[in-house]
Amino acid sequence: MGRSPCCDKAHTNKGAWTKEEDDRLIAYIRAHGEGCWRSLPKSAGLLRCGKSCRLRWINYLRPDLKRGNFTEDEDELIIKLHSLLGNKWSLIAARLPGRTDNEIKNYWNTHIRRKLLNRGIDPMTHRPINEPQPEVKTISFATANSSVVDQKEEEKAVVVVTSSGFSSGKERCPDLNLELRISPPYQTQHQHQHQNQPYDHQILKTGGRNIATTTTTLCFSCSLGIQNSGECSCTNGTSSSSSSTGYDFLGLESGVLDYRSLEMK
DNA sequence: AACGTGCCCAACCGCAGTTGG
DNA sequence: ACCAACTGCGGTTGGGCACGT
Repeated sequence: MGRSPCCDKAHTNKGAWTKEEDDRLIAYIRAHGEGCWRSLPKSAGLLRCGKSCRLRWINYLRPDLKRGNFTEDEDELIIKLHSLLGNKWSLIAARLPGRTDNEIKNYWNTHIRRKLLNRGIDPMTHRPINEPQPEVKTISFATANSSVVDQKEEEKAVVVVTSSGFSSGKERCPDLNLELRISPPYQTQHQHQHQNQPYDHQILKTGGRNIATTTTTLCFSCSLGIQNSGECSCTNGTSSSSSSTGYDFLGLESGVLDYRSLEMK
């Protein structure tokens, strides 16, 4: 039994949006706010699927969207964020005000990938293309009599551990990434000292529901759950500022970026 | 001018995660 | 605990456009 379709496809428009549809959607969201995407098309008098409305609003109609070309700074920020986050476009977009995940994804695939390749850097691993592949240790749970095991099932039972870098996507068990953890702010055993970035009680919105959270100040690396990475600029509260390393990671020290924007939309 | 090719990007699709009944 | 509904995400597609021949 499959999931029921999100909408009645026989009675919904597809393809490019018209000006009138845009106007209806904008007017409805201005009046009622975002959310309830499934019922929105009917309420707004649109012959569109709710997902389509949401996408149109988020990627194109939202008033806070930044239009125009990406700057060199944005390019470099995207590259750095991608090296940390991989293809987590929504997380990357959260660090680029006014940019959408779709926009960044497209930009990555059309511009930055090529740019990195021209630099001789593998856009997936962020390593030099001619550098030897990191050692891969494979732990197989396949039985000795694996000849009877379906190949696909066997592949599911393989854990790939890389010493560093991202999974290439072609590795076996690509959905298991032991290198990177995206986790809620972690601070109980780890003091964070960015006093110039006060962080307070926040409301997170997920799935249209509000969740109250209490958070504290932390650096970007730690916010990503990679406290022990070399990028962490707040370890033990004794580390000197990132400027001491000559590396203002992602502009945090300069206060250009605000951790708050990383919160879930 | 006509055609072919490649690029860009808006939109779609399918799946995963979350929530509430 | 289970399941359906809903939302959000990432990968992919395809129409339109620019450019070269």
